[in-house]
Amino acid sequence: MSASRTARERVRAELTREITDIARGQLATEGASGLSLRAIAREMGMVSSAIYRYFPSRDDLLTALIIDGYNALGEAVEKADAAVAREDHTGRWLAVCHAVRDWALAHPHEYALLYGSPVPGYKAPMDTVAAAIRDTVVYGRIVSDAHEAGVLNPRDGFPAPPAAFSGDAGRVRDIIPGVPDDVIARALLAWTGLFGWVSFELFGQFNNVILDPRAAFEHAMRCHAALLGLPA
Amino acid sequence: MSASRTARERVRAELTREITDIARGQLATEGASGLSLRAIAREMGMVSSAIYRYFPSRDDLLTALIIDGYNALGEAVEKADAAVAREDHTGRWLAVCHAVRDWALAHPHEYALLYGSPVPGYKAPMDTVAAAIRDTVVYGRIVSDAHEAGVLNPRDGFPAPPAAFSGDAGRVRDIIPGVPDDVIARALLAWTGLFGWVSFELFGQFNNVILDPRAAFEHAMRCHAALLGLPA
DNA sequence: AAGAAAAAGAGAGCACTGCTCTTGACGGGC
DNA sequence: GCCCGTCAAGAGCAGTGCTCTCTTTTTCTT
Repeated sequence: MSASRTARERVRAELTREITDIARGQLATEGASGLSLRAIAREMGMVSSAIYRYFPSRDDLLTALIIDGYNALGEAVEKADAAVAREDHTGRWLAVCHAVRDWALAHPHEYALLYGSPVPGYKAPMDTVAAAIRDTVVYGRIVSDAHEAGVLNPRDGFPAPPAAFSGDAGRVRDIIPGVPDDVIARALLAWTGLFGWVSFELFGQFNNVILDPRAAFEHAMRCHAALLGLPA
Repeated sequence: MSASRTARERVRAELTREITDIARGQLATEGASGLSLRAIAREMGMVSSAIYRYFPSRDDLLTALIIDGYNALGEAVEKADAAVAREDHTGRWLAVCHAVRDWALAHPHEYALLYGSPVPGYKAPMDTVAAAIRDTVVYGRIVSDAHEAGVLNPRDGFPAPPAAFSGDAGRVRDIIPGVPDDVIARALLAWTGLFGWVSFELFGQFNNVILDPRAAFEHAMRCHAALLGLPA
């Protein structure tokens, strides 16, 4: 029974995959708003309504693309982190930074889908969150490792986090375990700083100003590492 | 002659304004992709083709909205800065931070238009840049003032900017005049950190994690101030 | 004041879009 | 061998940006 059933299921999986592949291609050339189910169907030699057998709506296709995107970025970050010696926390941080930036530059529209403006009317379903934090989990492990190894400079001269922050810090600690509140706060700073920089570069805020973005980025991330307390 | 000329021109200006107002309303409720010239025309009791007498294309309307947005944000930032004593550089920085965040929270779709994903196929014309840097100019003045007043902590422990950065630093110095390269670098860090944070908060990256965003933001911006070298 | 010129509105139409509904064909489980 | 679920196809709805032509209104010039 399963042999014949899988025959059907296999072609279904195949077509589903082909749809997302073509959609990703459209995303790369036209952007999220240029995603057209009819155009996908045309390219597949299918009639437009047939697509709805595989994705009930445009938003569901979008969800699939978003999850794929988070996973692709997460995997890139995981690989970059794994390629550096585990005790070289600063090197791991920098590797992660470059992995994020390189992936974003290689897939600008996908990055925009993940970290840019939310698509209006689109509500991200819960399925996305697991994929969404893959990169953050890697980052959290680096910070935790560094703290555990005792190499995190206490960085005095910075204000102590207010009492109102402790609740939020606790929730962040699920991802960056075992570190005190002030490290949580600085870790958030570096993480938002990384994506803020990449977004500025990718979304054109640096146009005609930063002409050697890689060098500026590298230095900026080294500064963030220092702020975090990582050794130079 | 000008009296009669202005009669026509006045109604034209009036209608142009009405179009952008309705468009801004659409932007707030539907987002950028929900902008519909036909819906605007309908709301004005006009025929859709008539809109094209005022804006040759959807992109031109978008440009107008973008410029308006930059100006609105710039004005909010200017006001916030002006409300603080000129020598209180840290206070001015925090006021600017909150002005950006408050404006973004009040006009999320407009913020997304300015600092989120670029609209695919849309090429920002040169007219936008003057408006786009209004907020940055205010920020640059704060940093310059603080440096000139000699209150900027040198913040050693941070890596020195590489030689490759000097060219870019020079271009940034047009906006933050009179400060050395390392201050330029840290100023960029704080600025991108501010917008990175606001974008994370607004675009949902903090969902279910940061529940008291204002407190966390305030502390984060104080840390950025410290990184920059501003006195506590 | 009269006529030429410029500007604006109206409406039809083109080529698209997402999405729904119905119809007809195919193929595996009873 | 029937029967029902799965699927493709096609027509159709309501909407989009934009272009074209035609008519009306306003402004400028003589």
